[in-house]
Amino acid sequence: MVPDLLKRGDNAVAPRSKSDAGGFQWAGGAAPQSSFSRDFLSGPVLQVARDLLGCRLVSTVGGRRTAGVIVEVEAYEGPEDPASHAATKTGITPRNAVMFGPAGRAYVYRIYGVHWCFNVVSGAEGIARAVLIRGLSPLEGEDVMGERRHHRLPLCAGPGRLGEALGITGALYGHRLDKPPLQLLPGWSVLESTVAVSGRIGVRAAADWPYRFYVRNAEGVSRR
DNA sequence: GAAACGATTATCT
DNA sequence: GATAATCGTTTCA
Repeated sequence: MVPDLLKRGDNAVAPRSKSDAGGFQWAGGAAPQSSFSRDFLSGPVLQVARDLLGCRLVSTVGGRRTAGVIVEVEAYEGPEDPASHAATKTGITPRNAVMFGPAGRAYVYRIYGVHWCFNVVSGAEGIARAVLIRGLSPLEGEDVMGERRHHRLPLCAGPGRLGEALGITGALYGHRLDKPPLQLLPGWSVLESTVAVSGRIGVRAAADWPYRFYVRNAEGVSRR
């Protein structure tokens, strides 16, 4: 349940800019909320993942503003999920520790020694759950994103690209997502009919679990 | 202390 | 479609 979001029209594609509503409207016609209620991110991770679709992610890393609408996510459970970084024999490790903490923090990790991937920690304290943010539809700062991406496209489709475009690094490990330089904010609600589900990408274990959610036909989705 | 490998991407054929 | 890049984390000896 996305808090206090308004219904949008039939258009499943996120707007190109704040001013271009294109079938979307802000809740109540007023300014968007400044933060989420705590309950939102503490629920079942599959529900949280699905409801993160349409939310905004705003980065002001390095004093440069970039933002986008979340259009692709993957849910990861704790020890019972063999694909999760929390599914280790040793339990809590320095890398996955933040996943066991309170919801609403950033779990950032390096993949293949090259890319930074960003997750929103979900679940109650002591229970490791997280949602990998895999795709954004850019809203603001496309010029900055392009610069960081060395003018390669797409800007934000795929977790590594997204991280690079928003300037996300390990420095944001454990960061609270209710304040700069990286904020998770309400956005648009996404109709159920426009949400697609699939197995998670790039995982070997539990590859068939239907834990990936994305907005059909939206810019910023890494794979159909 | 060593070794394997990964929630990926870009570039090549 | 195949593979290199590139390194921190985890696991095992």
